[in-house]
Amino acid sequence: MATAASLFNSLNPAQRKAVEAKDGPTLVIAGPGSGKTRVLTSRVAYLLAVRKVAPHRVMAVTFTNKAAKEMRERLNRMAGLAQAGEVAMGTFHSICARLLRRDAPLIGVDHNFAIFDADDQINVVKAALTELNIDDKKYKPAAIHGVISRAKNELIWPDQFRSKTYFEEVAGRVYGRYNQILRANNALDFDDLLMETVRLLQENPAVRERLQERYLHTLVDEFQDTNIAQYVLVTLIAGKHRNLFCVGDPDQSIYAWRGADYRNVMRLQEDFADLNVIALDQNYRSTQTILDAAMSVIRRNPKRRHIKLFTERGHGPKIVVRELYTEDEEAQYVVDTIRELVDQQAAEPGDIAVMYRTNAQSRAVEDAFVRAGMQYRLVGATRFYARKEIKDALAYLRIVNNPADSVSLRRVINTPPRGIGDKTFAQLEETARARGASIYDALTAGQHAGRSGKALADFAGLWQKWIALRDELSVGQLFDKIINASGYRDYVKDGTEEGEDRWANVMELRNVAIAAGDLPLGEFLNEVALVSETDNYDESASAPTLLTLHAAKGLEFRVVFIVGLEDGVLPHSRSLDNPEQMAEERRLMYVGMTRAKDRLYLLRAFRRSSWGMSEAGAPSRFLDDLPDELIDLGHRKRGATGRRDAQTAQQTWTPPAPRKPAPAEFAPGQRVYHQKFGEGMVLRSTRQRDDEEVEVFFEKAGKKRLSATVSGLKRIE
DNA sequence: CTTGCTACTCTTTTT
DNA sequence: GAGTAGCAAG
Repeated sequence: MATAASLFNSLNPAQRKAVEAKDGPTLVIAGPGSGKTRVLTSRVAYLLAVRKVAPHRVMAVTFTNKAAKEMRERLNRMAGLAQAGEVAMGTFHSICARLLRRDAPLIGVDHNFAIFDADDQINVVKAALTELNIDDKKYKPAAIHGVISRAKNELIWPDQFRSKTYFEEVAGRVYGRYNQILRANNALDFDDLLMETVRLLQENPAVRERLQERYLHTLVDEFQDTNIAQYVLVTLIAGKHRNLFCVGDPDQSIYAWRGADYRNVMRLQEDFADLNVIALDQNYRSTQTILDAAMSVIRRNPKRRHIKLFTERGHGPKIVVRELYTEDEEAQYVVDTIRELVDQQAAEPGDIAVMYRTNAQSRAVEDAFVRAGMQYRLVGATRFYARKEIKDALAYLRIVNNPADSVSLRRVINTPPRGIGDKTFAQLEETARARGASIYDALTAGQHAGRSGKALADFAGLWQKWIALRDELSVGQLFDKIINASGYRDYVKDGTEEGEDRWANVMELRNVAIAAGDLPLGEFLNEVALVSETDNYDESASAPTLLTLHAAKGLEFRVVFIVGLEDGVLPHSRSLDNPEQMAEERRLMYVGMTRAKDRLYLLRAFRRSSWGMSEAGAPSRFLDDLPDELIDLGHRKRGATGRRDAQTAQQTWTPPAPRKPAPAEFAPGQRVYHQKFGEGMVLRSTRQRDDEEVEVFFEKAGKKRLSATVSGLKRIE
């Protein structure tokens, strides 16, 4: 068992300085692999063990539940810190949910409020659009929701919302209605958890003061990823004692798209003039080669403080940069290389990760693993709690916990089919509205006529019975009851193989429900709503991990493959014309590279198929930033790797079996028509195996590189 | 009301 | 290429 003392002894001087910082606001700027999490944990241990701060007076906010859990486990393992369990630890969202539960009526919801996830939120936007007679073709629910979410992250209420564009003006109207629908459902969305907590504290001095008094120390991990709402929240909580201890790295800020504002780091310096800033630049993870390469990429971002990361780990192998022909060959290269590394005992399968920009890229990699008969672990992608059967099962529990939740009701009232269709449901809603009653009251109190009458009455009976049992049964018992009585079990187990898979998922959820023990239903649902996918990541399993670059944050692996190093993939195409977003892509690349301890592979495919079409992409601009001496290009010469442009790369590519070349169909200057991009002019064309690679400038879509056969490009004579 | 078919959009990244 | 929304027939 570790002791607090031995923990402190293993720290370097800079880390120690941070851990033992005197009271007051402190910001630790910590580069990748510098023991950031360790510093945060040690700080908590230090406060409890040395400074004798009572554990319940410490709040530690982490980015994922997993990080919180890890910290708690570490503290619990330490001698003399048995009461570490009392430290308030969790994500912003989970901490807010806890605070709100207590004072829910003050913000206009019941104690058993529901938390609406991304799916539910989109459904609410759709409902609002329908009510306001707005065309959801023209105003995409997801885009509207994006505007609303951004506003909420910046603490802008519907009546304060100011629009700059017509689109925003529409979104602003939807925002108001959206919030009304949420409250009618006795529900909050993710963003509300933060925003309403801030409002609760700002408008209720008694609540605020109680909280401010209680938390003597507030610690925040991954500070660069906080948004405005979160920033205001922590400064409120730490407002009295001012012992705010933040740890972060602006270079690893990769969540601007969901409202994170790394300028919070600057804001902190303005708001706390006595801020104590400590920098940690020694790296304990990667080889110097990897660090130098990562720095060469991040260095090109403007407006950043220049730090030099160093390690005592030595240089290690060069970074392997390879170009493969397609994404399938790229994936095959990954699998082959992993096999070699494992054979040579250079790494265990569990030490290896494959990272990509978008979840869609995982498929090619997965296929290669399956073909090779190799085990792998996939993080994210088909998120467990996003599965239909899981959402259905949870929706049953949700309507029992919160009868006002009509979004969940709509999900399950006709699943399995009971003869209650859209029309009947709409009538039910209308009845409720006409009587000014809740949909639950309308369903259970009313006499139902017509064909669907019996079906409605039957469902009402079931629902009432479940609610009556809510406080008597444990979540697990209730779960079993509902799944059987509702007919959902037989609906899922439809005799097919997929049906069995779905049932297995439902049973997995059942295990979670049973593990909840006597936890009240409402709290169980909150917890489930706030778990993230990486929280369930099992580090002990021995197989390579497949994950997005975003999901990789905070993790480390001996060997890292980053695939899809092409302009348009990494950096992503939606970032190419925006310098701010491009800077974020660069940070994402930096995060990915610095996950590697020993070996780093940067791969790209010459052509890649995305939504049916195979297109050649230019090499990622990030590859150009790597110094020659740090990279291993294999047997090919530099310049022939496709780092410069696709054409030189194409010349060095030797097809496995040369086939007779098809005659060139397109010459520069040729007018062409494409089904999606419209009319354009050929800029250049190169033959490619038995296909033709054509670069075309389209009037509407700009410059594109296409395959003549796959794209169905037509000549206009 | 349900089922099954066709047509169409879509890809960042997630608490 | 895949998932879904929308429509037509039973």
